[in-house]
Amino acid sequence: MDDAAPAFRPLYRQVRDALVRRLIDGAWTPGMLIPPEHRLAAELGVSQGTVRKALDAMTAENLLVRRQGRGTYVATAEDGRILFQFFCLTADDGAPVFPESEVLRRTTARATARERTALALPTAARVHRIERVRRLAGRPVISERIAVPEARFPGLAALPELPNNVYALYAERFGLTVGRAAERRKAVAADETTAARLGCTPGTPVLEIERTALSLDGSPVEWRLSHCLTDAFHYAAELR
Amino acid sequence: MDDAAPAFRPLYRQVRDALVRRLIDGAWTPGMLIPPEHRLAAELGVSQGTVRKALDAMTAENLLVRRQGRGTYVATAEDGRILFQFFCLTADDGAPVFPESEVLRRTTARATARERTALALPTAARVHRIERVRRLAGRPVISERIAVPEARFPGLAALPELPNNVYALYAERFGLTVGRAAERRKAVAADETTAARLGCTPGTPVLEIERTALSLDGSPVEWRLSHCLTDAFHYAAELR
DNA sequence: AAGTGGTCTAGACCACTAA
DNA sequence: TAGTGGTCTAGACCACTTC
Repeated sequence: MDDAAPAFRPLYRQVRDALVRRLIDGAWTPGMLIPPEHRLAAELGVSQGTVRKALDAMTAENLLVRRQGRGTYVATAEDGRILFQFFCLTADDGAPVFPESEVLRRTTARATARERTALALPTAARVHRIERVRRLAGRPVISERIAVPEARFPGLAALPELPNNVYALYAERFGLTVGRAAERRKAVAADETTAARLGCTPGTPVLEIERTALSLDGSPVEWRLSHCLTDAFHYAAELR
Repeated sequence: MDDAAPAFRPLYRQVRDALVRRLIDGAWTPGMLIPPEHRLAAELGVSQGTVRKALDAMTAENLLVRRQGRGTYVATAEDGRILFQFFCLTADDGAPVFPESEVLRRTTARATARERTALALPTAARVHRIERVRRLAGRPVISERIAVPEARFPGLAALPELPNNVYALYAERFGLTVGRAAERRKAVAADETTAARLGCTPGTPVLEIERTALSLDGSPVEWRLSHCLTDAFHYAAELR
């Protein structure tokens, strides 16, 4: 039984989908100023109020940034969007911390079964892998492995350097915006490799975060597994 | 410097605040059908569109539930509101799980320094404490200690039984609605007590969740510390 | 002064529920 | 059939930014 049939999509939703399509297709790029409401309304043949409702929805999804008197901009990976939407580790005393990254290994190989499942890849598909350590206040706190489909990131292996914020890289080099992500968190004992990278003893409890990041069209584009030391840091979140 | 000055509050925001006030004061109670938009608009002397915007905001905050053709209801702690807004532990295979609770101890005593800080209580204030184990699929998975100010929950100690969902109890018996909560999560080693309650060995990595729940007026009303076994379960969340 | 988004209004019509 | 929320429109005015 297929319950995916929308049956009826309100106009503002159709407008929203059409505008998201412009982001997916790359017609609108991060940081860009988009046309004013009244222009979009005329273009699409709907009222300004309907366009507004669509833009408000996209703003709520962190896809746009609106500034009174200036205009509406496509969100970039720096608009507070990524760095605190997708990075939630905080010092216990509340001091603001900036993560730095050190890439340890980069490889390209056939995807494992787990990677294929997470990324919805066919058998024999290949992935790029990045292993890195992230430091907070100079101290290694996160060890993570990132896997992305080779097919969606052609030439990633050839890049000489990787930036701290890979989601900004995905957007700028590959025109790919991460819209949302699903996380699974557990407490596990640090294995040998993790312990060595984090400078703790094997068996130390670490927070394991498995994240699948989804593109704007809903397809998985990145799978990462992180292990975090939480003796002096914690994962902060607000439930509402 | 006090930056709390609102300077200008739009009308729909004032309407929203006035209606939230009805929830705080208990004029509107969980499950109740509230007056239709046009009536509220006439009552408050604003347009129906402005009332709608206020009601939509409250719906987004999970305070109201709107049903086309029927009306707008005050959310209850069962409206999917609590059980999956505030309970995020899931089986790894994705099977739906229902938590059951077994209360182990209930005490009333002077608040510790940590409890006073979390609950913004004066020196010498007293708290009720509840210690319980929660089971998923029959297996003990969460050990937690809950602390609430005695002053806001008079007679809590005298209640013969405590329900599985304490937020529903807070609402029904004490007219207190939890609007949001802040969480801090860590990975720690299970201590003796936790290990005994969860049926694991001391030192096992467990997910520690420290939660402060806030009332609708923003004041802290509950502080809890939970320790979760995550060998067959995980804490699930969506980032967007 | 001109242009943008933000707020507020008034009213029409649609979709759903209940009696 | 009557009453509810849901959608859509058109237009007025306000607040902010830029020139």
